[in-house]
Amino acid sequence: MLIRFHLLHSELCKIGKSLKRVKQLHALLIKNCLSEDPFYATQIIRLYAASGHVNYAHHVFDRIPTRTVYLWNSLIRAYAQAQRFRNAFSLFNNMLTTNVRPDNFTYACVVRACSENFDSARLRLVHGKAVVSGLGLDSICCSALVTAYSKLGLVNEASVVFYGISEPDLVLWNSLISGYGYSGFWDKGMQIFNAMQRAGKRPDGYTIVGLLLSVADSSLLSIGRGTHGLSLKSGLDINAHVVSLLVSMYSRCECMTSAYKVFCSIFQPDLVTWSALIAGYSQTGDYVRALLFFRKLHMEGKKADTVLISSVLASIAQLANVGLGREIHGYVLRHGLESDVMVSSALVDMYSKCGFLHLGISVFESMTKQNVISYNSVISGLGLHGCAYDAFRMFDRMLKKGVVPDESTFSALLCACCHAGLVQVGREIFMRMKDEFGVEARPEHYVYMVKLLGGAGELEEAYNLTQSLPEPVDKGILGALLSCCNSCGKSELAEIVAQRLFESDPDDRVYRVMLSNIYAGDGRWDDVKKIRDNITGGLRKFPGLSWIEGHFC
DNA sequence: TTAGGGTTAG
Repeated sequence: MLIRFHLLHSELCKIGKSLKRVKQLHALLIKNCLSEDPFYATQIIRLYAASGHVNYAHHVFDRIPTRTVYLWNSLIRAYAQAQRFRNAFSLFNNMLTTNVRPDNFTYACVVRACSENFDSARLRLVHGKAVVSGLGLDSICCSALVTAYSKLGLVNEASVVFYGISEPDLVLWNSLISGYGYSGFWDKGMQIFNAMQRAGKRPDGYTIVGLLLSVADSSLLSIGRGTHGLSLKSGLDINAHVVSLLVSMYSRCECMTSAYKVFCSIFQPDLVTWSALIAGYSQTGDYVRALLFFRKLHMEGKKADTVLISSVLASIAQLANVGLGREIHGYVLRHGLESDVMVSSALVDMYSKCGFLHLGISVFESMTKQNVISYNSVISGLGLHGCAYDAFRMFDRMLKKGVVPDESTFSALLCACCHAGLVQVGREIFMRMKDEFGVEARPEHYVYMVKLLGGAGELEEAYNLTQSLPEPVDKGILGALLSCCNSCGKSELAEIVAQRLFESDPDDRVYRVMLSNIYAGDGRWDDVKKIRDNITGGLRKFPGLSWIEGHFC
């Protein structure tokens, strides 16, 4: 038996993710009468799960008469990793009815599944069960809880779990630092980091990543640079996760020179780091360089994945270069990536933004499975092309198919209303968004509503809408209102709105120029001069430049 | 007798 174990164990280690090999090994176990042994069954379940075949894994599980906690955990984890959360939860509930007690790994796995399924109610319930079973202070269970609460935006509850532990280990410290990182509380993350150092714990790659997560924009660049320095000092600057996060952090801070320097500092950047750099160029508006690096990646013989392709397609959409888009579409087809919903939706978006709506719709219709992202892409495309009623028909089709709309769906519909000037339809969908679908209006929804109402001359209603919002009102919403005042020539209201904008951002020049244009329209040249004199720092307008790319048959 | 793995990136 021992010889057989060693033989099989070496097989298990090198088998990889090939279903054929897993099946071969499973057959070997059956032949050796070992397939019902809980240890081997656990291994086979893991291998089937790794090859993406959870159903086979469940089949193995069903045939085992004596189920150990390892066996239960392996199948629960298999379902959770396959994002089949309902199966994972029902298996966990079944486990509770047996005499096998869930251990700290079971709870850690179920807790993570709760957060990935955005289920805070269940998370609290599972947390309660863990406490009752005496695992409320277990470090494995607690680090999973801290992460789960943080990812659900409940960072205060995460900190309560953390402070319940008298001597947190490094993973637990990292979990809370990352928790504050996701939530954007860089100062609290730093406090915890300092406390961790005082407790004698040395940072690792996870710690650095946790700190970098909170660097959201250029206002926190000094924090980002400090953390970068820390990674150099600790020798963690070659950690793959740290490197990619440094690249994306500098990209968020719009410091592409630093991002590129980090990228060049490592010997063989992985695909995520390449993507971070390409997405960085794309997000900072340097679409040409984004595509240049995509080509470079291709020339180095690396294969782009679905995330990278979607990011590149977004760049192409902004450049409105359908020729390049078609090239990438060819790449997608050649590499069998068209079945991915994210890629197909990016193709729909690219074609419609390049002006080829019919090609976007044809990609959409050829998709085997459409989800909320793909519906949003096609609704947005229809709206951008002025086909508002078709956009609403698509929305109805989405509802009939049981796809639940999200914030972006309503942005796309409101945008469609703006393009077509459908004021009443826009009012109705804005109401339905909250009342019928429980989606809270975000600043972009208010921007569309203000544009829609203001564009139709309903400035008073638009103004009242902004007045109904709690302070401080988002700059974009007030800016949209000011822009409407400009087109309607309402200088009195423009002054009120502009005043509110100047109060929140005294240095902003865009809105001052807008107000000066409104005064100019009224012939109030003294006021124009006053504003222009007020704009200091040598504001200079460069001549506009644009081009149109033609495609002729 | 063997064993899982809680925290990280585009």
